[in-house]
Amino acid sequence: MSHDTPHIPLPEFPPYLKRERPASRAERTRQALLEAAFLEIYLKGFRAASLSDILEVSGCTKGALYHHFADKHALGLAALGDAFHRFLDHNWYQPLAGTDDPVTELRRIIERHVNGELGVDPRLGCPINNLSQEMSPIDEEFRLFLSGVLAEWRGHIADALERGKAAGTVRADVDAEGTAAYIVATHQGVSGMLKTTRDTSLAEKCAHSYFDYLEHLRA
Amino acid sequence: MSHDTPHIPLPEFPPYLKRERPASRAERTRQALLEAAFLEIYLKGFRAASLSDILEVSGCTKGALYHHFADKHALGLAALGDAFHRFLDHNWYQPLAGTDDPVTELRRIIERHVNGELGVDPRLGCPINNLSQEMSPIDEEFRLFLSGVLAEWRGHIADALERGKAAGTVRADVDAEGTAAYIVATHQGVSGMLKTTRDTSLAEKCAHSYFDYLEHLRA
DNA sequence: ATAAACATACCAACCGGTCGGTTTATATTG
DNA sequence: CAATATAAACCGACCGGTTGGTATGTTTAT
Repeated sequence: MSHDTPHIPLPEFPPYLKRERPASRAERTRQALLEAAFLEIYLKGFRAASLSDILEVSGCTKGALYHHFADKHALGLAALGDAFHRFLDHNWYQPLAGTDDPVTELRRIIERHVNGELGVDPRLGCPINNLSQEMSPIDEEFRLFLSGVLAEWRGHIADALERGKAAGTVRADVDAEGTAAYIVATHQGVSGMLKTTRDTSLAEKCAHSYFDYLEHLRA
Repeated sequence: MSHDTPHIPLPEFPPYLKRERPASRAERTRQALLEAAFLEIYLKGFRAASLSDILEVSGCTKGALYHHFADKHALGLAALGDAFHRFLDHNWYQPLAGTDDPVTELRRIIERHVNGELGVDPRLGCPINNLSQEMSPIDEEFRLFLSGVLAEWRGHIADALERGKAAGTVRADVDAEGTAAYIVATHQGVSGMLKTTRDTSLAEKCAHSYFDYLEHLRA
């Protein structure tokens, strides 16, 4: 296997993805399974994610896994839904909800991504995008789930843009929904390109063009 | 298997990916393997691509495969490199090379994508993006290969932008390299989002914002 | 005659999932 | 409070199936 590159280790679990330790033992193993499953799926993708590896990392056994979840699918969807919502809420929804100047806030969010402040390894890319690309064409249940996540994401950005329009910080003729979609898509695209090139100077140039576009939205 | 969605059949092999029938029998089986391998990898991704399926589709056997290629890796890289270059050359490099007004030409190219004129099923997404997302984090050889493809792609766009600057159709202060990177990234992002949402109206709205940005580059 | 081109049987490793049995927690009852 | 009943929680050996890859033999072209 001279071809295989050793999987990039995730140096640290982002703090906003941490959960408070639950009381009951059952709930504790359930959380351990979810956490290990998310990491494994993030690192290898859903199909290549190995249940045995998840069990090893979580310290659980097959019996425990199949007691809590119907199958690999159910485990994956539970783990991802949880992590995605946590991540988006902390890094996008909350910052956007607290401002009437979405352009400035979006710049800050992007900057935090580019600077690697979110605890996400750029070499691994955005987990939402990863799963989207892998699973959408081959599994309708996953596709609908991910489509919902993207819709929610766009919705929060569109809301912020509408508030910006009302507050006079965003041009009145901006189509909030379409712009939100474009913003999410571009974000995914840039982080995807960065994942392959690993060229940080390219990321900065991309961010520059990105900011150009965002500034163009200002009233 | 209630979860599994049947793979989307590729209705027709895009004409510019077709190759003239080679004379020698050995070369014919080689081409058959490359073609089947590309389709299989495009449909399922590299890791999930099954050699037995490739053999079935191509009408070859294991012996023929491992006579022509060292292993699955070599087959995949050969098949992809071939198809990618063919696709990009026909749909991007040639159109861009023939104009000094790259903004207009880029709009046309994007429009052709959105309208599905390129024989690429939007539900399957851009194969370059697919492979990028899947393989970059876990296989250095693939990553370098894909990074090279992306660099070439960006290079052709950057060249066209420079020519536009010289011809006075593009603003002189445009950073050709960074803008090219942004254009490719956004293109990948939009096609990726479309792949999951399957919302054509969303694609049109995205394209509108995309065109907004492109127009912004004009002198 | 000689080597390239192919065919096929076979292999170990791994996969997701199942199943009968054991442990642990909780509710019930004397 | 202790003993017991009952179900939830967990364990791990095992299964059929698939994977990429190999070794050996046969066909085909030169």
